[in-house]
Formats: sequence, structure tokens, C-alpha cells
Amino acid sequence: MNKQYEPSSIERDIQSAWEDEKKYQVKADNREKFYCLSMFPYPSGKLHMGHVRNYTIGDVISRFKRMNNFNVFQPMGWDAFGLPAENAAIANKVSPDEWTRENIEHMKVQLKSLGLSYDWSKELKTCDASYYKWEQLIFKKFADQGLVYRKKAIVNWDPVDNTVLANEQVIDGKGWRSGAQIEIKEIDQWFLKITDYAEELLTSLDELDWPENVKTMQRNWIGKSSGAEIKYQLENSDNFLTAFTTRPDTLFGVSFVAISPNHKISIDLAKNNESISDFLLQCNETSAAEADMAKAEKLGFQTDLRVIHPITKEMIPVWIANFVLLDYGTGVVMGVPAHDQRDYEFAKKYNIPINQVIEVNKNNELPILEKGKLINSSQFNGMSSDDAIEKIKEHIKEHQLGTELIQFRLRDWGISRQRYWGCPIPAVYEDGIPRILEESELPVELPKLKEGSAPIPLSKNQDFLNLSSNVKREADTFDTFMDSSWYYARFPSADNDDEMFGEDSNYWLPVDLYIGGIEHAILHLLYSRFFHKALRDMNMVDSDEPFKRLLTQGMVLKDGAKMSKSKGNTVDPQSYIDRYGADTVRLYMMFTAPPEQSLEWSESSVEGASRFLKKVWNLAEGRKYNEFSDDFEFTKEELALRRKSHATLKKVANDYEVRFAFNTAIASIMELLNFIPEEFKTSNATDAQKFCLDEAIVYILKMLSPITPHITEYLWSEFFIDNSSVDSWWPEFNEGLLEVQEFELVVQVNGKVRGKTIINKSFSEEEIKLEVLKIENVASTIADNKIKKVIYIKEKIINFVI
RNA sequence: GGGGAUGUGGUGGAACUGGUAGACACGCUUGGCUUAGAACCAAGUGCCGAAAGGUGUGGGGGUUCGACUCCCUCCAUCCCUACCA
Repeated sequence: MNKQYEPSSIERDIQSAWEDEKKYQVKADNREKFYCLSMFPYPSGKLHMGHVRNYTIGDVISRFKRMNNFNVFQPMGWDAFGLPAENAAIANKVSPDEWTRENIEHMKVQLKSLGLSYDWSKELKTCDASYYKWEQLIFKKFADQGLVYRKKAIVNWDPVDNTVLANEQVIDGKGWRSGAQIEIKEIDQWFLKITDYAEELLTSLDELDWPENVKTMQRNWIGKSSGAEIKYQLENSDNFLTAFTTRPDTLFGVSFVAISPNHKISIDLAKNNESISDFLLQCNETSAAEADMAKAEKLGFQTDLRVIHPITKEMIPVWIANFVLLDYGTGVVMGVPAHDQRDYEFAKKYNIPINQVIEVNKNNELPILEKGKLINSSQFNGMSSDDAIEKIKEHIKEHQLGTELIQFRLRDWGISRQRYWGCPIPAVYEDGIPRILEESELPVELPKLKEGSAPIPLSKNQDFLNLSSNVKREADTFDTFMDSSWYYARFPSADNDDEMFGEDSNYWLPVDLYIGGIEHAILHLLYSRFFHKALRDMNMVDSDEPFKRLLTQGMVLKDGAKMSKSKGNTVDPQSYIDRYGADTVRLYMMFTAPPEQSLEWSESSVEGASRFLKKVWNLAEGRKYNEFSDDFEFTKEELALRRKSHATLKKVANDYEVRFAFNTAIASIMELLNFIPEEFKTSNATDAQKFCLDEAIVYILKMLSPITPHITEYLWSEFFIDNSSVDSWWPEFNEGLLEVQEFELVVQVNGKVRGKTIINKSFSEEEIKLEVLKIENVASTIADNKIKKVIYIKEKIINFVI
């Protein structure tokens, strides 16, 4: 053994060499391009294990692609606006700007120490005006396309702090700082018409090379459903309440109609009725988050209003119910207790009649949610649900009682946030009338804060707000999802101040592989897809989808729980990088679980990764490549090693490229290393043995280099005298070497393994059968029993059924 | 409440298309080396059993010659739920 493996100095030297030669700065060329993007981080201050995992995955794939002669672009930047900066500012009296920029500097050093092959010349920060000025322009362009409008929307209101709270700032219905019972409040906000793209967002999912579960989540989120809008005339009035239903076949079972507490009618009724206004206040004592609303007790209040059933003309009571959402459809639902779980529970609680109108064969316990045969439905009796849906739709259309309708669950995107640390919404109010600013009036820069002062919302910043006596600026900032909805397109042009998307964006888009946490499966990815399609329709990008392929990684857990500061179970990656080196941390991250799965952090496994790299070091360090040609007469043992080397190469390439299964790739490289016979490593080894060992070492270094680029580069440069880089090419395996004359056959009796044997490939099925019946254990198990059936699966298994 | 996942030894995980369950590691046990330890090396290691053998992939049921894999059902955990990012 010559030298000791000392990762820190090796990694430092190699990283600075990369930096000096600008190795990962790329330009368009005539190779095939590969844009590999990992979700950019929120600069929280320190890198956490989730980042390390995410970015190592992206880097491994980028490096593998580069070795396979792709022109690879892998950028990195900062999702720099957001709530934590404001919280930190309040807690520590630092400006969000200062805090964020310091965090970025620190995290950048950490990322660099991991040896990630980023093109830092295209770094971007969403909090820079050079970035968000384009975002303001996109907003203006969206407005020109008719994709922007204003409407009221509900927010969490903290009546003590007099501020709007994010959902995560509401804990058990109370404001996290004030502890006050929060209220739902409606305020005017800007919206983007993502629903204009609902149909395309749904259908084009089919062509994406994305994980099926993510596509399913998006499909369900968009939630296309066909049904009917049915009009219920209010008693003694010309007005109607309109309710959407996917089950017009249950129309005869309607026994109440429920409206949202925020519905105009509810609010009007409350004006002259104290118990209704009390009830509405009660309904508003909940967080605006869907999960909280769904968990809240179902509350109802029966009004004096009644509506007329469109067919039976019976009078139906109108209730106000807290489970009816205003932003959802029409804010009115028709209650069919016999055939809807929630309506059933509501009717039971308030003694509302439950009228069964659907019958099924097996079970007639209410509520019956599935389709069946109609009963108690006058002329529609006896029809199947599916027929009745069509007939009832026809009937209501004919009698102008409603319309057939395709409805989406997807709602328009409210983008107004009542916060300081975000991109100012480029609008003004002239005598109270909103106007989106023209391109020539942009950008609207976020006003700087005095050092050491807590952030004040723009709504209280009079210098910023008041342009003249009758012209005020918009005080809200954009949802930070706006910032991350188009950054992937900006990256290639990040250093271009004259164009939003220059030629570089054209060349690199779309993203070939996007890697990030599964928690972004819906919102971020859907918003980005919407942006991309809207940009495409303005000829600003020329593809239909932003991310061709998607890899969603699972979370890093400790003690079975998500690492979080509040649980006190965080593990700081930096201390491990310092102690073991980046290569070990990267190797551990890739070895210990497949990317999609959540990963349980374990200290001792890091030791294992480190141990393996030491073995690789001890194998290759100090050795020089022998310039042999391969015209040896190989022994069986030598051939076996060669076969193992080539088989491993084949498997690893497939694991990297197709399966993203880095853990099994590493496992097979470990197997190869373990497979090398000891005598091949000694000085007495024959030339043929040296040749086989050299081949194995070349492959091991090559295969490991995407994961552990530093140690492999160092060993490679010692192994070869020719100054080439370990990552300059990917080897090709020899298919011919993989062919074997024999295979191992598993012999089963009644599905239980009773023996294994080596069979020559030239044997026929009949010969194999005779051969395996000679195996003692097989013969004794079958004994005198009659063989009823023989199942032979080629070169795998033979099963005797007795 | 709704949507999406996951569940395999003491631990992380493997088994890719219904065909040998537990690859590869960690840990542990025994032995070697060592004044001792660390490191390293060798052997062993799902469970029950002395062995033969039996049994085993969250629980229960089903399909099949054969099920971690497909179907039904139940349980547990995690992610998202439109203002955390």
C-alpha cells in the first residue's frame, strides 16, 4: 500500500482544476443537447440532506450523459423570494434581502464542495430585478392575452396582527404568532386563467415521460367531469340557484339545496337576520385550507328560502352549509342524501328526508354511491343510471331547466400575496381603477429597506405606494410560484440582459430531465406547464411542454420522520462532507435507497460507503495500466472476470440511463470488485491476469465516476499516463463475451425448490427433464407419485406437479 | 374529507416482464492480526429446529403449477390538498 486515501485535498485540487478550465460552462454545438435541471432551492441558509440527494442525482445523470457524448447543460440558481426571509427578518432584525443574499453565498460554497458540475455562469436569483423584470413583463403579456383578471378570494385573516396568514401559519385555527382565532376574509386579488388551458394540461399529460403517479395526481387535480348544471327556481322569485352535478340520475332524490356561507344570498340574508349572521361568523372561524375545511364539523343552517324542484315541482328547503365552497362551481350544491356520503351525514344530523332513487342488486344499505337502476323517479323508473343520466340531461335541456356541462375541478390561480418579500405586481390604481403597467413602465422595483429594520408590507410603505394624489401602486406581490414557473426557460439566457429568452433558451429548451421532490407533483409542475403553454401561444418558446422527463425523489428521513428543525432531527450534510469527503457522501446518498423512495438516514452506512472507496483506492492506487492487446488464451477464471466486467458495465449503463437505479448500479460495481481473484492483484500475476484486472479497474473507475468524480479522476490520472480524463468517454461492453454455453436451472416440485443444476444450452426440453429427474432430492420427493404436469420456463425453471 | 404513495431479516435495501425471496451493504457472532484498541482479513448470520425439515415479504381472503409482484378487504406510515417551498 502506497498512499492513504485523503479525500479533502484530492477534492479541493480537482474542484479548482474544474473551475480554472471552466469545464462545465457550455455552449451550443453539434452534439445532441441534454438539459438536466434539478429544482432550484429556497436559500434557507444551510444545505440539507434533501438538497444533497436531489443535486447528486442530477449530477450523476449529467456526468453520465456527458461521458456518452451529450452536450449537457446543468444550471443552478435560487428561488429567493418567500416567507422564511420575512420571518427571519422579524426574528433577527436583518433585512430579507441581506439575509437571503448571505444564505445564498453560504449555500453556494456548500454546493461547490459537493463537486456538482454546474454551469455557474448562468446562475440566477429570483429576487434580482434583472430576473423579475421579465416576470412582470410576462404578467403584462398574459394580461394582453386575456389571461389576467380580478376577483374576490378568501384568505386567512389574523384579527390581532391585522394581517393575512399563509395556511402553514394557521395552527389549529389560530394565528401562529398572535394565537388569535383566525377568520376567513374575502379580498380582491389578481387571477391567472389557468382554466383556459385545463383541457390541454390534461390531454398532453399522455405524451409526457413522467412517473405515472404524478400524471395521475395531475389528472385528478384537474378533475374533468361531465354532468349538468341544474336550475332551481327560488320560490316567489324569478331568480334561480344553479347547482352542478355529475349524477343527474339522482335528481329525484334531491331533498335540500345547500349554498356557501360566502354566497351572495347568504350574505344578503345575514343583513337582516342575526342568527344567520352569527352562523356565518361561526363558519368563518376556520382556516381557508382545504384539508382543514374538510375536517371541520359539517354545519348547516336552514333558511326560510325554498326552491322548486325542476321536475316534481316540490318545494325544497335551502340550507347554508359550511362544506360548500364558493370558488367551486357555482357555490351551490344539490343535496341527495341517499346517494352521497356527505349529504347523507348532513341529512342525518339535521333530520332532512332521505329519498332513495337508485337501487342496486347486492346491497341496499344507504347511502348507495354506485350506479344502479332508477326507482321513485316517475317516468325514469326502471332505467339504468347511465341511460337516466342522458335522458334527464335531455329533459332539462328541453325544458330549459339547465344545461349539459363539462366541469373542471381546477380553479383559476390567485397570484396576489399581501407580503413584502416578493416580486411587486406591476399595476396601479387610478382613482381606484386597476391598470396593469405597460412594458415601458417596467420594472417596478421592490423598495429597499433600511438596514436592520423589520419588513413592512408594501401596503404601509407610503413612499412606494403613492404616485400622485389619485394614483396608487398595487401593494401586493406575486405568489412565489410565479417565480419558479418559468425559471427553467430563463436559465439558458440568465446572463442576457437584453432578451428574456435568447438563442440559448431556444437551443436548450425543453428541459430533458427535471429532478425534484415529489411534494411538487401538482402545484409547481402544473403552474410551470401552464406558463409554458401560454408562452408558446405567444411564440416565446416553441415546445408544448417544459419538462420532457421527470424524476421525483423521495424525502430524506431520520427516525422515520421528515427532517425538520422543529423536530430537532436534522443532520447537517456539511459535517459529513468535511469528515468523509464529497465522494463518500454522494456515494452513500446514491447507494442507500432508490431515488423515488424516501431515504432513512443512517450514520453507519456512511462508514460503509467510505470503506468501499478505500477498497477502490487500494485496488487502483499506485498501479499503472499495462499496454497489452487482448490476444490471450484466457483461462476459465480469467474469462469469468472479463464476463463479470462486461456484464456489470451493461447493467450499470441500464441502471443509470433507464431505471435511475443508482443503488443497484453501485451494488453491482461492489460485486465486481469483490469478484476479482486475489492472485490477479499480486506481482506474480500472469500477463493475462493483469490484462483482465486492468480491464476491471478501467470499468470500475468509469462506472463510478458519475457518482464519485473526484477519487476516480485522481486514480485515473495516476493509472494512465496519457492525461485523459476519466469522464471523457464511456466504455462499450462486448456482447459476445456475455454469451454462455450453460445456465442454472431451478427444479421445483409443486412449486417448491428441490434442486438446482447446470444445464447445457444445447439440451432439448425432453433431455432436460430426464436430466433433472436424476437429482436425488427431486426423485425422492416425487417418489411413486404420478407427474400430472410439467411446466418448463426456458432457461429458468422447471416445475413438476404431482 | 379527497388524491397519490409506501409496508420485505436486527437495519438500509435487492428481486427489472407472475418463475430460486433476502443481491449489495450496515450491524452482530466467531476466528486471525495487535501489548491493547482502531483499521484490516476470513467464516457465519431471516425465523423455528440438533438435524431432516418446516416456515417466511403489514393482517385476512382469492386467482395460479407457481404471488413481494395480480385481485378483494382491513391496518399502519408518509406526501399533496390551491397562501411553506
